Amino acid sequence: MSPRRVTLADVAKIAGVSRTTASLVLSGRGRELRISQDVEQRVLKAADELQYRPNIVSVGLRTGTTRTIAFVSDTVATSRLAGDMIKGALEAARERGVMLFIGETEGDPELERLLLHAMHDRQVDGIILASMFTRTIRVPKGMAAIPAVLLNALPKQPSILPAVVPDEVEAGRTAVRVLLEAGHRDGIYLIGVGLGARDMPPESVAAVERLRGIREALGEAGIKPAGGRSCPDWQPEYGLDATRALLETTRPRALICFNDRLALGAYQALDDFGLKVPEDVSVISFDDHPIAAWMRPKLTTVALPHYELGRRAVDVLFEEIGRDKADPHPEGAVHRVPMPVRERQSVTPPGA
Amino acid sequence: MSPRRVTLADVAKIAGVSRTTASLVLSGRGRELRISQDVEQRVLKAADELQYRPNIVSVGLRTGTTRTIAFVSDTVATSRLAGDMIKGALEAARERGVMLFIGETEGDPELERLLLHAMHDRQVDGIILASMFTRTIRVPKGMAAIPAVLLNALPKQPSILPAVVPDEVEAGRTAVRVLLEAGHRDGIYLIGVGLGARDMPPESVAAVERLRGIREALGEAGIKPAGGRSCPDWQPEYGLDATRALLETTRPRALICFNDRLALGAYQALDDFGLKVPEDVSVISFDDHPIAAWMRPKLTTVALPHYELGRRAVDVLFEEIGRDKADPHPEGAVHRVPMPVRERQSVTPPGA
DNA sequence: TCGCATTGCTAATCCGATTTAGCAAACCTG
DNA sequence: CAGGTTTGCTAAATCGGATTAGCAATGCGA
Repeated sequence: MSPRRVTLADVAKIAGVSRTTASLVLSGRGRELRISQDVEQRVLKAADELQYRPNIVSVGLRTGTTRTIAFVSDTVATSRLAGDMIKGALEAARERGVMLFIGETEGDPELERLLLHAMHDRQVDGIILASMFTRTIRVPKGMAAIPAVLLNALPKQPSILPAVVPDEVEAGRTAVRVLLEAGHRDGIYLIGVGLGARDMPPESVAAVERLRGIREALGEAGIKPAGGRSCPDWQPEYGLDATRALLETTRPRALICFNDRLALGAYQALDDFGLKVPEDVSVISFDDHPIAAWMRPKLTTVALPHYELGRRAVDVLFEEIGRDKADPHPEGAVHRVPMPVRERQSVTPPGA
Repeated sequence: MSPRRVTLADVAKIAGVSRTTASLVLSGRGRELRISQDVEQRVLKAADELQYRPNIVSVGLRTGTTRTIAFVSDTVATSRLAGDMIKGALEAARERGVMLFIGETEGDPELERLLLHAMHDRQVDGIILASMFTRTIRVPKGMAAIPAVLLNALPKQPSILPAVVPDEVEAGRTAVRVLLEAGHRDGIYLIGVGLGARDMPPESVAAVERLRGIREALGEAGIKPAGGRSCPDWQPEYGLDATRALLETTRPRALICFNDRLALGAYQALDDFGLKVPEDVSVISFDDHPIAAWMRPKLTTVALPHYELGRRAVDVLFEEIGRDKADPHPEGAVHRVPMPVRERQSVTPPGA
């Protein structure tokens, strides 16, 4: 027997004015439309006493704006890593008084279609299309009908949609900089990608861009990577295999692992060969996966800024929403979010 | 310049009928209201051609039902563990064609109030109030206005709200059963809670109930735990300390760690003392935290069924929604979800 | 052939707000 | 003091559906 919600009509009746007047006052347009102080006060008082809150569904129907955005991802909501992305989006949304719908497509285009329809049907003000790991995606058609942003993804074909992605190239440079600053110049090996252009997952933006950053930064210091080992998948066991294979032929001074799981395998291989991190071999990695802080010694790694990515996506989305439709806007801009390094214990000067 | 959405009026016009008729046909009530086959076909055809989809905002305003539920948690969305809870809820919701709002209160009652208001304002059909770890919570007032379910939480005061929680008592029994089946009877120690009633976080449902299950199951086998060490917090370092302290005085045959992080510390302490898992000491734990599968040897643990919890919460919520208001319903039922054991490599027969 | 029931459909209202158009009273102005 | 402005507020339309009440045409029995 829930008491009926208080409506604008109730407020108007108590205040002894019309619904129009009440609406005007409560939307702050009372002044500009010359509502008297007296009436204004009465309406405000009534609204306060009745604890009036506008029904957003109704407002949505009338104005078309629901103060609601959609966060549609392949599977982001469930992975711890990327859960932070949601958190960032959530907080940025809350600051704007906006609610967040979430949906997971599980990579299924049909599901994605249904989900986007469902969001449309609910008149969301905007859509964030997120990917669990950075990659290029085919933008579903019909995305142009509503403001939208790609998160952790780049459009496969040119698109007007803006994108928010981690700055992987700069991350590669950062990893190198950390090693350089520690004094490393020789015996720097890569685990995860080979030095040839082959053997690199082309869909993986991370692989390509991290490598580019690494090459550039090393090049600027007049250095080349001493070698690299590709891995079929960036999982610990492959990191283990690749590092073992490497250690059978040489003694590296530093390892740049392309992600933390590879680093976990690398640690193990180094241990098998009786090599200590970081005294014998420094290790730097990417992602800042939770295990990085569990590892011993704690892993120095260039972090994927998930939280910040989520926030930025919302910021950019609201720029889109606020943009004048007529505004001639360039093709979807790519916003790159810096990847901060988490300096821990796995890098030390060579021979320290 | 997005083309205006197709409305029911458009369909009606194309089909050459009134909006009423179109509505009747499309809501499946055409038959019962004697709409002719001919007209029915015309409406269906028009709707199909125009790709008509009803505007849920409008339906929401008229009927009061938005096919939308809220998932409000303290911080569940961001922790990997509990992210699975969302996933479960998400999938169960999708199967019903329902969308999920998410919100995080960060444990702030004021934020929680605002969030619940915002959900009300959007006319959600129901609310799931979730906690990141199992505990008792004070049910915010105003929760009775809308169907709601407590997830991973029990009401501090008696409440009409149903609750969905993991079956921790049974989990305790399960842990014991695994050890018993492996042949353990002696030297079973507890890491995380002492044997006395003191030193146990009383808010932690897990601690109390797991211990109860353990005691019961051991008791039924005529056994008592050989000892136990409480920890100020269930973190690896305390698990390490507690286990070290234990090992200084005795040699356990099996450890029941109250969660996986404690087990991580215990592993380390055992290693420090030159004891091997599981040959020298079997270890069983709770939670199935991601690290459990990373540990070596892989940790046998009784899993928190996050995914299933999320699903159940939605199921129970829809029972609430479907329940006739007049239906005299008992006080909020507590639904206990079984905690399955993940048998891995850390338990073996004693002396194996 | 009149009266009543049935068939098949539609007009009008409602949900709860916003917004447009407009009205009555007070106020100027020449 | 007629005619135009300004002031201060409200009636009515609108958003897109669901729902209630009702109407015209046909069928049927007497």
